[in-house]
Amino acid sequence: MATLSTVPPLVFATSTSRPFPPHQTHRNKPTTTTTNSLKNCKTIDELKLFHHSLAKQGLDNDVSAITKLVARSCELGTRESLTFARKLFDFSHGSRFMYNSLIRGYASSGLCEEALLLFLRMMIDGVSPDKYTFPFGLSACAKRRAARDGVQIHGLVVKMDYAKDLFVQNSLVHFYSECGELVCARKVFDEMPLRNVVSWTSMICGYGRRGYAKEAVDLFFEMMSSEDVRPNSVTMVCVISACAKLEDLEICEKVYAFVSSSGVEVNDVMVSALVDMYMKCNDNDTAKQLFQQYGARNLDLCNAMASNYVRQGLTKEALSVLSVMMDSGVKPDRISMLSAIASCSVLKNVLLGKSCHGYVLRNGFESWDNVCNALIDMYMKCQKQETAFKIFDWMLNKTVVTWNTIVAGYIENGDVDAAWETFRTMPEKNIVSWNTMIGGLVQESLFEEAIEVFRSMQSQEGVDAEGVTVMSIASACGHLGALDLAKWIYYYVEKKGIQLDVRLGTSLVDMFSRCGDPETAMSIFDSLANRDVSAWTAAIRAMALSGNAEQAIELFDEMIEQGLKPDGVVFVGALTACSHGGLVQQGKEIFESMQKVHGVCPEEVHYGCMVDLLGRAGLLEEAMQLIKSMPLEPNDVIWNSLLGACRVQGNVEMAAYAAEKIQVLAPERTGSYVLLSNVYASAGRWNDMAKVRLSMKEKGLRKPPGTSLIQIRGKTHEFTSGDESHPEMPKIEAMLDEISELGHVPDLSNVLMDVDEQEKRFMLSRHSEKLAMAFGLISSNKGTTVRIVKNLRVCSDCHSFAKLVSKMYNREIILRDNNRFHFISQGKCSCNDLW
DNA sequence: CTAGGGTTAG
Repeated sequence: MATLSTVPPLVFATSTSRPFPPHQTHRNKPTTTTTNSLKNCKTIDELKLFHHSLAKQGLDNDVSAITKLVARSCELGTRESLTFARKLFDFSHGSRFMYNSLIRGYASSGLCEEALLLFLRMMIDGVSPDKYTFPFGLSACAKRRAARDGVQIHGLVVKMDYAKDLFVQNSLVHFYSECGELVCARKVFDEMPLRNVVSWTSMICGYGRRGYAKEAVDLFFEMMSSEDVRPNSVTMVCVISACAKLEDLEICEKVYAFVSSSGVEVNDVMVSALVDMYMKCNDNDTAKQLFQQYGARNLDLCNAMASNYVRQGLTKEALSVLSVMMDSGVKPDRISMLSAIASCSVLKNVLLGKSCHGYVLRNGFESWDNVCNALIDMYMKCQKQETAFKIFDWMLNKTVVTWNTIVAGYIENGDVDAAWETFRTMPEKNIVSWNTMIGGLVQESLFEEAIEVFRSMQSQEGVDAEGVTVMSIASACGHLGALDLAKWIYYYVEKKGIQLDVRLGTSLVDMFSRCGDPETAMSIFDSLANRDVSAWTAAIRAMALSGNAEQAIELFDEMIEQGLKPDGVVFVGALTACSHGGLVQQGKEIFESMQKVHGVCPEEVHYGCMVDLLGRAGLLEEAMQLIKSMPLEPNDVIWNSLLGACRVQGNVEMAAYAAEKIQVLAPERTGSYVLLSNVYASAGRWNDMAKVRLSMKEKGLRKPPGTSLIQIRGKTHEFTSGDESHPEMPKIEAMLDEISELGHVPDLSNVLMDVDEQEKRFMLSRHSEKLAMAFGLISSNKGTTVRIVKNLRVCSDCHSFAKLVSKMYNREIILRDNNRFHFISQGKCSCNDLW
């Protein structure tokens, strides 16, 4: 190693204890010594000492020396060095070069307002900007997205005749792209007579960063084919990051093949971008290969891997990447900590989370608001709200993300009221705030409220929804079965030009099928490109729910033909279709094929479907055999299927057996008691029925009240069994009386109360679906369809009541219960009276 | 002088 005495100028880079070797105080060679020494100044203290020595030499008024010192201070780019440079600048006669140095320093260290103010002062001072000033100024505007300032500078560029300068043009392209004005950027780009690699890179990057990944990649290939310009590593990084956003492995591989063959130098930044690209395409193997090849000691590369692992939900892998990195002696930075804290949040590992918090504090990362937000998120998700709020209160610059984190945290813990209160009072909202709140309400089954919030988002705040927003709202709408709203949502998506990708499309298919409009559901499904298994499942479910079992099975076969690998969920759809349609043979075949052909292990729910299928077809013994032969322990869902089948088939003994099993496995499940008492009632075994009722009472179980929903002119009306509070009640009662005079014979076995016959008749006539039906008849136009959604299974009396109504009033009635749809018209129901 | 990856909330 060189000693201090042999290489004097190095003294500033390595030590501040002996700032100046004695021979440099000689006045005869000031310029060379200053230039050489300045280049080696790497801290503000060294610069100040340097200035001190200039003063000693009487050189502190030397314009050339001070200019160079200012330039070097600006290059360092720290707040302190910039302040120091500014002081020197203010004391001296600012040359154009000095202005440029400072504007550049401000811009590159993020003090963009300062940069622009100085730009302005420069002109006021009568120093005209030159071809160097414009790129610096535009760069500041780009960073701050200061569109207005940038446009003014553009005007100045034209006026002062700098518009032909290549560097200025490149800066304009960059500025316009960063501000999202891609049309303007492209205009400048297109009008350039000569373009260099930076011009192309700026344009490509502009497209990529503003969400036009496809255009970015296309432009790259255009550059390759049409121009005499070769890409460099910066160009490649831009293209690679655009590919990452495309999530299209084929294009990624094409680009990677290019990288390997082009001879472009592969640097650290590029490897990070490549790893990120492969992981965004979920090709972790290739990413790991690159990781091995280029070294795990690269902090940025590890950060890219960790953050992607977190995104994929592989939190353990994320933590392991970081710990391997630490083992090799690389210290995690604040970006590493974001992944580490997020992992703790997902894993609900508050212990590790706390130690991350400690590391954050020891390294001063707590001044970064995104680190604090991650910590708040972690503590909220780990149910340490007090700690979360301590950080929240301590934070000086809370952003909208901070507030959103709190709202999401409350929702995660099921505290909708607190979430709402925070949401209502937070100082600023963005689309994520709305999505969080709406999604939370849907998650808590507060569908009406979710739709209400969605409405006020548009009407009062004028905020446009995103695909994610619509997916939540579609789910709420599907639960409510509100077809008019569903149609409006679909219209909204088209009108606002919201991209109808597979995920959104699937949720719309589901929505329409749950609203009893299978035709629209299928037309949306047909229009979808790149259908995945979930999309097919939604379509199959739509057909199954509406009683089109054959079509559902056709869809299932078509999906297999197209080479998609079925999962457990799609088998539920297919088997449900068979069950509802009475397709016993197909159902058996599909069930058999699950394991043998497709390698999908049947779960409880699939056995439940089979029990249901066999039971409905009257094959109760076979269903029982299947249960006994199960490799899994039969759960309450399976016994409930059997119980349901027993009710339909009137098998009292087996029903009692199944109900007994359920009461052991899931004592809180009220439905089984109700079903069993139904079975007894139908068989006329009133004593047994009374026993069931009594045991329910003893256990403090109550049948949840039947509730039916109906939408009339956009408003949801809710009817609860026996509830007479609806304002139109007199008219509804008159309607009910009118119908009963048409010859409806009540089936009193549906009343599970121990009351006299007259009382039973009355209670039966006040079932929620009857109230809703009567209300539907009186408040909608003749001939229109009446759509009702019920929370429980429809009772047999209401079912025959609906059939009568459909015939006598010439109305289609679409009744959705908690199990399936009943499309009722002209006295017939799509369920063939089996449900 | 101009262009670049990994960054918290749903």
